[in-house]
Amino acid sequence: MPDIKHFDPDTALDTVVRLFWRQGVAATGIQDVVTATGLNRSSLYATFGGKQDLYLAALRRYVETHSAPAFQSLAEDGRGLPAVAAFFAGLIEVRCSGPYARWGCMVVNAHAGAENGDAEVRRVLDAHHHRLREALLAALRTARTRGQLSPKTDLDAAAELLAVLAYGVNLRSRAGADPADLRRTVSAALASLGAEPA
Amino acid sequence: MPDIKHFDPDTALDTVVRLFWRQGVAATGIQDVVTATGLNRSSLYATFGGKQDLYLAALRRYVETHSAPAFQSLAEDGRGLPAVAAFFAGLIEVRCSGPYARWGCMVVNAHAGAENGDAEVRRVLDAHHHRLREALLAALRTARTRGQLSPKTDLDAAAELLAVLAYGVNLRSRAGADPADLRRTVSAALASLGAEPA
DNA sequence: AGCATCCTGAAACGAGGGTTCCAAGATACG
DNA sequence: CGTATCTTGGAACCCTCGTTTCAGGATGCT
Repeated sequence: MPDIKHFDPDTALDTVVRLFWRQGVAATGIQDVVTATGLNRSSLYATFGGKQDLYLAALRRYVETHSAPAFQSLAEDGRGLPAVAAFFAGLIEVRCSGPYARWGCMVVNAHAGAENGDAEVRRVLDAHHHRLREALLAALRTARTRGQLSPKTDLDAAAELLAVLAYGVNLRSRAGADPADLRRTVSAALASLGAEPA
Repeated sequence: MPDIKHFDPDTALDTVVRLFWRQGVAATGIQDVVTATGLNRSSLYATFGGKQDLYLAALRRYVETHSAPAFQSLAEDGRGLPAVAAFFAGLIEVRCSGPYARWGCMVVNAHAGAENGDAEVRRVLDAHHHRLREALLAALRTARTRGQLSPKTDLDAAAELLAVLAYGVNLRSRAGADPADLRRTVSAALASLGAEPA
């Protein structure tokens, strides 16, 4: 029977994710991938296909390993508005400090590049947006049952608002925005949703 | 005395703006610029320098010809919240229909690419953010004096919130977001700022 | 052990990247 | 009209890009 792979594709893909996430697709050459992963071109192409396929695989893996867990925590957190606040607090922390500081969100970055012309990439973007919206909506529904929201708040519109706000936070963080500013911004948004009449 | 340029640098730069705006820097080759402008390489390099200089010049021109006028209208509009609403309405219109539909905002796009590593690009990004924030702040101040805002609203935080929201709108528009959704989102944000106690 | 099967390494490919160079053309002055 | 000065056209530069190819090595079955 055949020989077997001498490496772990998922581990290699994680390395590729970090490359594309930080530098973008266009600025990352196959040579960079080869150097970073330690694989050679043959194994790369045999396992993942060409560059575009590799990017798509990396983007999907990013969503599953980075976005999805945060969305799930948000949706399953039973606290309502505090859950949303915690979600954004964690987001800002990851974006502004630690190993991924100033990398932004790979999905958000994909919106701006030429890679969004690809139909499959576009689908990943839309799916990501939908999942984020749903997680926020779940938290807002909890908030409503707990009486944390102004009665006039439209839940769907508020969820979309917070989702779009998250995109903006991700984007600005990549340009070096002050995390304190971002926190203040999110606080203002949450306060306006929960604002009870004086 | 010398020969004189056989073309108008500003006109050419406008063409370059459209290229970089739509496709991004990385996906646009010098050959594309040559073809689109009708100039040849010699004139290009003699007038603008290399590709990075050209991109920087295009980015600055984008800010002056596309962003700044909108910011100024917003800041000088005396209506308060309706001025902010009109700003976002115009933004969504330009982003989702007409000749620039689905191009997003060139400055927002620059946040996500590798081009933001350049210090001069970063400065343009920060300046753009500052000007947007100031224009929104001016409109919000007017809104306050007109009694259109909830008394608890922090003007600075609200301006930053709306600025970040605008980034998100620009970003999502590039991925094909439904303009009706975007309008609803903006309405929710403005409503939450102006929400008077029931 | 032999063999079919797959994986690995490294070189090579053609295409296109950004940039430079120089001869030829166009201009405005003396 | 001649000349100095700049612009223009187009070819050429070298380098890196993504991709392919193929000989050699490793594996697991009979």
